[in-house]
Amino acid sequence: MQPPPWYADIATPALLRHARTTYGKAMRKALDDAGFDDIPANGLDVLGGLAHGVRGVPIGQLVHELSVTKQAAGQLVDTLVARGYLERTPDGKDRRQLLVTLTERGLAAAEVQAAARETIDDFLLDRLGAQKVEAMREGLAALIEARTKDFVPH
Amino acid sequence: MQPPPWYADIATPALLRHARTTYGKAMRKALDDAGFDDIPANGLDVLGGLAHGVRGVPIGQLVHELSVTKQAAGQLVDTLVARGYLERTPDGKDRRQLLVTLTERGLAAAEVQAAARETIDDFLLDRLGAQKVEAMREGLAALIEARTKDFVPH
DNA sequence: ACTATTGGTCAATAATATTGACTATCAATA
DNA sequence: TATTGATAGTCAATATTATTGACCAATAGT
Repeated sequence: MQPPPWYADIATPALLRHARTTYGKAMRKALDDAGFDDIPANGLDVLGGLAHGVRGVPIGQLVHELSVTKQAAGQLVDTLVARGYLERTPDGKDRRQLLVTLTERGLAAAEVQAAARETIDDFLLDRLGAQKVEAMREGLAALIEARTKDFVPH
Repeated sequence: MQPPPWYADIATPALLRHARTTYGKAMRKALDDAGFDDIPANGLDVLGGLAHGVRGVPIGQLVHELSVTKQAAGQLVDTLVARGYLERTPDGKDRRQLLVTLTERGLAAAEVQAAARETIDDFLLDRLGAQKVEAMREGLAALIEARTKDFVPH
């Protein structure tokens, strides 16, 4: 009979928080070391979402990704624009909509951040194997899908 | 050949954030519905950590759990005390240390919160099975352990 | 054309976190 | 035991981040 693992009686939300902190700290340190030391807290999630070949996202999408009001998202974008990471460019299709895109500097930061993320990803892969990593991601995805259920408000 | 799942190119930190939000929204709604509608954001993590028979934790532990300064943790505790959820009680062993414990009201809230958490846990278990849930939690634990590595600052 | 909806801003305020300076207790040792 | 250093926490001031409320422009659906 196995002894219970150390995390046996830590609730899943707490595990999620700490796991996310691991990525957060690693990415933050990499960015700081590379001179990108003026990125606000939620900025990492914005850059992360823009990282790979995404050409631009509307503010409204950030609102969903960050689960904040659109004013807060707008303010965050303001800061990131002021610090040279992002640009607002109008979308041709719908002239209400402003797309947020990476500047040169923003792209450089996003790449540093992505590299740090991959360091952790690789550690995990090495530690657990592809099978379990995939199971973890599947579990996380299932939790996200739970939000469409009626016991979780949108 | 399987089509890639919808979350295939969402980075793990983003998955973690959204998964945590699922728990957060569900617990928040349950608390609101039960009349506990004045709990600050990080308060859920405090109550969650105190939930099951834990008799009291020092502020310093909250600092680690929340990854904030001790001042921020102290301020959060102030608010929770003012609103009747927590008490500060001196620890006999070490008179510098103040233990944070649940009041009656705090315990009631913690129970509502735990029930909401379990609803999500059950959903996940039903959806994925015990095996995969355990794999997910193991993955999260491995990520947390990664913080002892030198590529993640403490 | 009219109305409702969507995407976003501006301004003011509230909530939350940080930096800096400080007190009290404890632990180790000379 | 006096002294030094580390630990646990507070107080005060400020900075940062998020929310509420009021608004405008463009689009979508009659």
